[in-house]
Order: sequence, then C-alpha cells, then structure tokens
Amino acid sequence: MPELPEVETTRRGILPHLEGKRVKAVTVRNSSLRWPIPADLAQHIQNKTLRTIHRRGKYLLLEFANGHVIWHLGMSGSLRIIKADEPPMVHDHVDIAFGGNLALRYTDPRRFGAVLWTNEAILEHKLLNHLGPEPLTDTFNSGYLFDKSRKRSQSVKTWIMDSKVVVGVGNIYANEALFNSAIHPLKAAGKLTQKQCDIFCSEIKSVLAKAIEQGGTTLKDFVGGDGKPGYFAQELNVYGRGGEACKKCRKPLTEKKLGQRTTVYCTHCQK
DNA sequence: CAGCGCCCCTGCCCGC
DNA sequence: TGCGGGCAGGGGCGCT
Repeated sequence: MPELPEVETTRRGILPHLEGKRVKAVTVRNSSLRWPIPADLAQHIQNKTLRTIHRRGKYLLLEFANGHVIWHLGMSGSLRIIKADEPPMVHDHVDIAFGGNLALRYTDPRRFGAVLWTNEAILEHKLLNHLGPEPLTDTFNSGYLFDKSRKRSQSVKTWIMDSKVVVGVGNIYANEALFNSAIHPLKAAGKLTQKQCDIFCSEIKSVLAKAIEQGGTTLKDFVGGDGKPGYFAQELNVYGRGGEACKKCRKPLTEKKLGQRTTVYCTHCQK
C-alpha cells in the first residue's frame, strides 16, 4: 500500500488526533517485524507526550522529548486512529494508547514494516543518514539529477528508485514518471540529457504531488465500495497495463522485470 | 564501491 | 471447490 503519498497522507491523517497527547500504554502483540520491535519501547514513551510527526522518505518519525519512534510501513502496513477498546484483528500488531480513549493502531499482514526507537539525533540514525533529498523540495532539481547521474551505468529506473538518489520514488511512480517523461527505463542513468533530467524531475514531482492531493488512493482502494475506481485506476498510464495499448501511440506496452520489479513501458514512445 | 539479487511474510488471483 | 504457483506498492544487506 504505502508509497510516499500514502505515507504522507497517513501522517496528515493521524497527526491532528495525536499531537500533544500523552502515551498511556503500548501493546505489542507481535514484535516480529522486519527487525524486532525493541522490548523497551514502552518504557521509553510511556507517559511521554507526542510532540509531532515528521516524515523522511517513507519513514514516519514520532517525536517525543526524549527521542523518536521510527516507523516504516513496509509493503503492507497501515496506521490508523481507533477507539482504544476496539478489539484487534489478526494482523493488528501494535497499539499505542493515548489519552481520550484514542489509540494508534498498526496493521501489517506481511510484516515488512519496522518500529524502532532512537534517542540519537534523528537524522543521524543509520536508516536515515544516507538518504537523498525529498522529491518535493527544491534541493531535488534537474541540475542535481543531471550531476548525480553522470557516469552511472545503472538503468535509470533502478537508479531513480535508489533512496540514496532521491527518496520516495517507488515502483509505481518510477514507471509512471518515466513514461510521462518519454524516457526508456533501461536507459543508463548517465546517458540522460540535461533536457531529459529537466522533464524527468518535473514529472516525478508532479506525479507525487498529484497523488498526495488525491489522498494517496491506492491500487486496491475503491471509493465507497460502489466499484468506483480510485486514483490509480483512472490516472495510471503504464503501471499494471502491460500488453495493453499505450495511451499515446496505441502500440502494446512492454512488461518485464528489472531488478525484480515489474517494469512497464512503451518501446515506441520512450527512448 | 557501484550495482545487482536475495530475502523477510501473508494474501490474493489465476489456471488447472 | 481446492490447491499450487506466481506475484505484490520496500529496502537493507551481503556479495561480486
């Protein structure tokens, strides 16, 4: 579920309910996520006030006076606000109960997510200190893309999905941004022209911004349940459309694996 | 050291 | 209807 727009939507959705609230209890039903949830998580945040929630890439950072909870949703994780007494379902692994009978509940069937504690300067944490710029800020610009890509032989698609280059460009958006930029995903990153970097940078920003505006609607979410498609079904140009007609030239879209990720593109439109 | 694969895990969909 | 195989939106890590 979570690409950057979903993570940002989650942050914006839960923050107003939790900001300034005190942690009453921590319940961990299954600590076996990507890394074990630290056994002493509760003692760090019990009775502490949640100051705010930051986002860095796809990591959510819950700020307390004495440190941060680092939270990653992996492939299938989600966070939502519940009434503290709502009975847990099978994959509801963590609850953090706050005052006012509210709790933050973490659900993650595949358990690729992570919940960690750190009291070091947050951006110096090992998981965060190597990360590239945020795609929606000015430090991510076409000059940066061009300079950073010089001499890189790696395909532009796997390169742009590397969080050291830029954070938050997942498989869906990499496919989409490349199509929208008319760039072939297998092109060596170092062979991008300045002009292509201009367009690519702009398309990455616009597809992410648009998805955030749409509330990060995901592939399998449907509005209301009346079968009305959400953001992706309407807006995706290539992802999930292998073999179907290119929306520009009507030739069939090519689908192949690149770095174990499904890659969809138009050999006619993308060079 | 850049770059490539592996792997963590469950759910779902498809074909037989 | 049941079941096996393949695939899924991430990303750290160990190899070459």
